[in-house]
Amino acid sequence: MAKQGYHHGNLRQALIEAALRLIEQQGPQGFTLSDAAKSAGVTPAAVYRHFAGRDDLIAECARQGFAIFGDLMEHAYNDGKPTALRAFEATGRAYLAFARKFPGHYMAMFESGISLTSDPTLARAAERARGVLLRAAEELTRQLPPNRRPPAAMFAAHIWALSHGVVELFARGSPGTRSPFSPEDLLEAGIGIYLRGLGLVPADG
Amino acid sequence: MAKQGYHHGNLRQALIEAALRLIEQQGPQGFTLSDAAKSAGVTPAAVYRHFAGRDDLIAECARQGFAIFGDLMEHAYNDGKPTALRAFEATGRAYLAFARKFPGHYMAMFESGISLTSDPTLARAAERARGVLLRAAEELTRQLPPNRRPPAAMFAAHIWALSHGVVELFARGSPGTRSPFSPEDLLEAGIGIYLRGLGLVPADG
DNA sequence: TGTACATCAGTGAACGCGCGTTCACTGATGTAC
DNA sequence: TGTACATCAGTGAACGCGCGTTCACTGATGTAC
Repeated sequence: MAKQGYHHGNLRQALIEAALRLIEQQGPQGFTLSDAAKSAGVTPAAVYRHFAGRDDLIAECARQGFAIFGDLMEHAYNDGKPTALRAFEATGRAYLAFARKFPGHYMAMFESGISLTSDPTLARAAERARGVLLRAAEELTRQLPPNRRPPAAMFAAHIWALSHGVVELFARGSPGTRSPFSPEDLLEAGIGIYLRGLGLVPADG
Repeated sequence: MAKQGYHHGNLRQALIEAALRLIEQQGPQGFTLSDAAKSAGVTPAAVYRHFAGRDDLIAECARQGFAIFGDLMEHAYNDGKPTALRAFEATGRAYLAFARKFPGHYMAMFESGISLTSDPTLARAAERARGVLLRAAEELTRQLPPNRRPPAAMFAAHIWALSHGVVELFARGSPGTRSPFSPEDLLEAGIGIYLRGLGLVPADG
């Protein structure tokens, strides 16, 4: 943003933001380093002052995405307050809100094909985000009697998968169909039914 | 397969199969027309005898995928026999089985970014596959009293999203984590909990 | 405050590459007589 | 059965393009004296 200071001021972040905009518009594979440079008003070669190359630029987008994602999830979870249930539901909503608000980040994280294992900082950022959901699931399953308590990891995986599926199929213009329901309603209802199935929510209409 | 007959015999289908293999290995964006041609033992220019271009080749992969997908789903649904519930569960399993067995098709269908609306035959093929799941959902919700009967379209969307999420996050080597559960177990358990939440399955352990 | 120098962010030209696509062609296959 | 011809699937060379990346450079900024 700040166009002062050195030649450009903050080219590094400007490139990241340009990349995110392009990824959002054209998909992670459609975006090119040259486009990102041009969009930041700079020569392609200038990118190499700040990133090792194209892949590194995408990885940084994903890294920042996971950081924001983790923050949002943690904030929504709010240490399990006011109740474990409410906190959990808020966390689910935060997932979709993130995907909606930061589509470029989301695509860089989940659709760019970058390998989490090859970059430790990226792996750690992803791990933290996953940890929040897992903790929320653990806390919530404590309310169930042990004999009908699902593994928290499975619980969390279900919610993650449902959320991701809703994002991919119904929160984008792309491959699945338009549905008569908003992604938010769809996810909220889906999680509600699922929680009822676990016995975590009363079975009234 | 049949290398007899004309020069090649059945180059069209050979190209499709080469494309599917490449898409499976490198993703829908990573595959190139030239690779597909080479893999089929043919010059890139030969592709244009059978397809309008790269996009048309991908679209045909998706079209065949939707056809197989629809067949599999329909076969699994089996007109709702032996019971609406069993048929529905079989349909859910068929979704994952398809994604497992035909990863190239699956990626061409859901990850290639092709537009369903631009190609009527493609749209029709996709519509049919979706119709099977919707019918299964409708049939099953009839067992519920009207006042606690969710819209079948929403029901179907939930199952589709959960299935798709499981495929994308846990049935591939890629972005999410490895989970201690197999995708099959994950999906089966998830659908089970969901159905219990709807009151379609008894609440015993 | 002013001058000389060091730093280093960004330039501009160039590279090798592989892509999708075109075009005139060739030669194996199928057909008519 | 044999010959002449028509068809058309696949060839091979070429194209224009845009990509990611490199390199020697330049000139604005920061610093020492």
